[in-house]
Amino acid sequence: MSDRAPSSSHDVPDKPALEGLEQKWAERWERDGTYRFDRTRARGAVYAIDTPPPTVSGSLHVGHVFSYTHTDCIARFQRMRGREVFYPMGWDDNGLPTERRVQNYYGVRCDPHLPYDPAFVLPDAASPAKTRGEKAARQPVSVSRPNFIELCSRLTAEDEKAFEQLWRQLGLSVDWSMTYATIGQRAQRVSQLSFLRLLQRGVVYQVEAPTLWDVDFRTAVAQAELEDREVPGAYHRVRFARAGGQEFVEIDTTRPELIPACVALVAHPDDERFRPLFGTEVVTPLFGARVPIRPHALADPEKGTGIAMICTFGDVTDVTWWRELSLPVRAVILPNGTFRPVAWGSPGWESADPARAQRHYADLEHLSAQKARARIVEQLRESGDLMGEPRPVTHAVKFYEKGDRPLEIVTSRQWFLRTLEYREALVERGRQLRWHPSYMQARFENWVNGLNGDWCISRQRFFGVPFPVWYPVREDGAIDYSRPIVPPVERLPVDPSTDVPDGYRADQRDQPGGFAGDPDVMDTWATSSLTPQVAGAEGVDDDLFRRVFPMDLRPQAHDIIRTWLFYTVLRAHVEHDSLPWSNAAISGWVLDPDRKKMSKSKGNVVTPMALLVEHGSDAVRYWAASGRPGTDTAFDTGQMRVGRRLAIKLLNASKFVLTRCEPTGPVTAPVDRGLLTALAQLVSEATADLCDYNYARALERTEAFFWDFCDNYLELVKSRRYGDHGPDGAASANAAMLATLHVLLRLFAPFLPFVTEESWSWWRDGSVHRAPWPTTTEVLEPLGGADEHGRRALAFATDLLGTVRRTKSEAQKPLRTPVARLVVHVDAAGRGLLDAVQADVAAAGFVQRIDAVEADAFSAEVTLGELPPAGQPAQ
RNA sequence: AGGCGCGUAGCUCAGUGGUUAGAGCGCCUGCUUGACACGCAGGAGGUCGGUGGUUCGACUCCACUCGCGCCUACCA
Repeated sequence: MSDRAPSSSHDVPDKPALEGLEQKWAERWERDGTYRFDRTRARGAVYAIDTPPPTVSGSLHVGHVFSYTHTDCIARFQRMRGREVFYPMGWDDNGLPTERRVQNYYGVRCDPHLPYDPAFVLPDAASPAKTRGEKAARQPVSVSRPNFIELCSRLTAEDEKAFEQLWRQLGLSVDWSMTYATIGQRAQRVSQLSFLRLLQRGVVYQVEAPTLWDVDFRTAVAQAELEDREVPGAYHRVRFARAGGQEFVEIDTTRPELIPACVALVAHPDDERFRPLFGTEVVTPLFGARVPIRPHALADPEKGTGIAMICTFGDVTDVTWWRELSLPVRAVILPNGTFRPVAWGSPGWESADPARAQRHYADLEHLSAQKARARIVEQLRESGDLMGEPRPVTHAVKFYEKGDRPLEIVTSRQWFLRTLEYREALVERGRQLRWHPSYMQARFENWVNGLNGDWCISRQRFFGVPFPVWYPVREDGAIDYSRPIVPPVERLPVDPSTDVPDGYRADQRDQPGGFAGDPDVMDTWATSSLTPQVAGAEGVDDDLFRRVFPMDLRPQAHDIIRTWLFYTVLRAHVEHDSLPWSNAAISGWVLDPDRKKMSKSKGNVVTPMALLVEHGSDAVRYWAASGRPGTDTAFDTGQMRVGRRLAIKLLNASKFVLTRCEPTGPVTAPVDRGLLTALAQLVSEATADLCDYNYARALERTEAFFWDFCDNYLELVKSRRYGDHGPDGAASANAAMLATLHVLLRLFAPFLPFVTEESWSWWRDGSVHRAPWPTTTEVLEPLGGADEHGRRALAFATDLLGTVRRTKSEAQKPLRTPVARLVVHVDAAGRGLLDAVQADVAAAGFVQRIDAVEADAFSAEVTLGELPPAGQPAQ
């Protein structure tokens, strides 16, 4: 690109305006490939960003605009600094949110047992249900898993278009030829490849064990997806008869419905009250099962009666007790959350009175936990085993974050990825990572140290990456999970529910002697934790991958440090023995004016597109970029208005600088040299801020400089630059103004990409976004170095002009009011400064005469009015 | 209960071991100055959450404390 020298014939519009700039430049950037990634560049020259793939089944909200703007500011800065920026966009279309949206949108339900129907058409000519009534009235249509997945893909493709349009309007400098989807073929291949590698190394394993389970979604969930919710409950004091029959042990429980699942009582080993009972047995009320009383350090003497009932399984502590005390299993809750049928008296369900146990249990069968609880309380009351009345409490209960009912613990076969054994190594990885802001590292460490199990990566869902595994079916029809059949890597990705393993025929599916596909899909995070590998196309385009991995930046919000960030670090650690990126920039949330997190559920979301249209993209970006890293920021249209004014001001100031900017020449005037000296410092500080990911501070500094430049410097030199004081003074002023504009447009470019590009286009070739980032050398070289005298001169002139303006303002006179006389009290040094600036001050302040008076302290007196005719004293 | 963060002008937020603590918005008062009324100039407004301590000097460092937010833990 040729750096066209500024000339007096610029294409400056008469009335510069913001309207239409977004479309104009978005199209132009696309046409010119301004943000195209040059994949011939070596790793060292590349700056790679692990862009968060937004969930396409949700809608974009202001929070997205906020945080993606931050990343874009960094991307644009790095690009201008000469790094080749790898800035792809991903779409997160994997997982439950998409499933739910597809179910509702098309009125279908996935039935994995149905065969694929290649000729499938939607019942209502593919029209989504229009109204709520229509939706409710229509029975969901059952479709096969492949058909269901096709519908998911169809809907997400539409969503992605809308997202891309918004991002372009916002001005994200993404290379739109490099997008990926978390359910796309590449993501599936990368995920399955990684899975098979880890399976071979034993880092992933399969086990049948008690697992956190959501009874509505009927799937396992991981620790990271839990959240506690305060819900009302009640303590029920229940008595267990000791073996003799006359003495009782009382326990407190909030889940009396699990008494049939009780396998032991437990108390603290040092608790004197219960020590004599350890090793003895009690009988469960209603069901007459004999259970031991055992000691365990986790039992809290302060809670309840100090002795607790262990059930299989009421909570995660039950699992610990059950495991560590080697207790038997008496599971009562089915995957759908209801009580399963049980034959009392059969092995494992022994009872002192099987008929009575059966009678009581029959009432509970097929009930949900909540209903069973009410029923059993009645039974306990009748039997006299309920001591007093239930005492209501509010307590924290674990929920799946997307779920509506408390989690249960259900025994099932699941895939796990080893996590616990890497805990210390992961803490160390967290310390190697550069966090912005730095304190976010504590959250990571906090989470890693609190891990209490391996990562359950299998989900009993449909729309996700399937496990690339089949199992032999034995001659007796049982599935042999111990000998999984895996495909060769060339076949990946595979869907074992439709694909057939090598050496088998399709008709052997689920047949004795045949094979069965693994029915589960991976946790969405199991794919999302590979975004660097997916975006970099590991195993698909390894040349690209080597140029971008490990990446430079992971931008994301703080609420998913424990999931996305943590899992990504884990995967890179186990597979690449490295960090996935060197920096993590953590953005805050957007809060509504009531300081609550903005979210769809609260109904306080503003549509981003409407915002961009109303205020202009640069204005919205200005607001976003003002939010400091990691800090929650209030949604504030006032800030957007400020941003809009800034953008307009930039256009107008550019117009002023570029109109009649001849002649130019050496920068000789002290005020002009002072401006450039201050500008050099701004460049230095803003650059350091941006290098440190402190975009907000860089913007703040640049903005403050710019307003000062407009309000003081430009006013001071206006007259001179038009030639009122001769050609040399004009040349100096014009050269300084042009140099400053040239720098300011580039300093603002990462934040306000549209107006800066517009102004740049009036007098420069190429895109400002590919122009080199300004340097202090570039600014100071024509001066022969920093000019501190000039700097003081500019400050002094600004000060004097301020005094003159204040006097007029206080006198409520127009600023054009002439000043008959300005008396300036200065010391010797001040005298030198005054000489340097007085012509500019006089012109800008309409001062007719300036007199210097020698004094120790500076002061100035302003006399308004016309200078009296010659010959008369001024006073 | 532990961890992290925050508490500065009516609002949104900067700030730093050192002279009278800053910006923008809002408010008030003026002003159509040869880029801009989507503008310009000016003004009022704060004992920097509280208490102690270190220091010649604290909004800044330390301790304690209060309030708010988030993360983690808390189901007997």
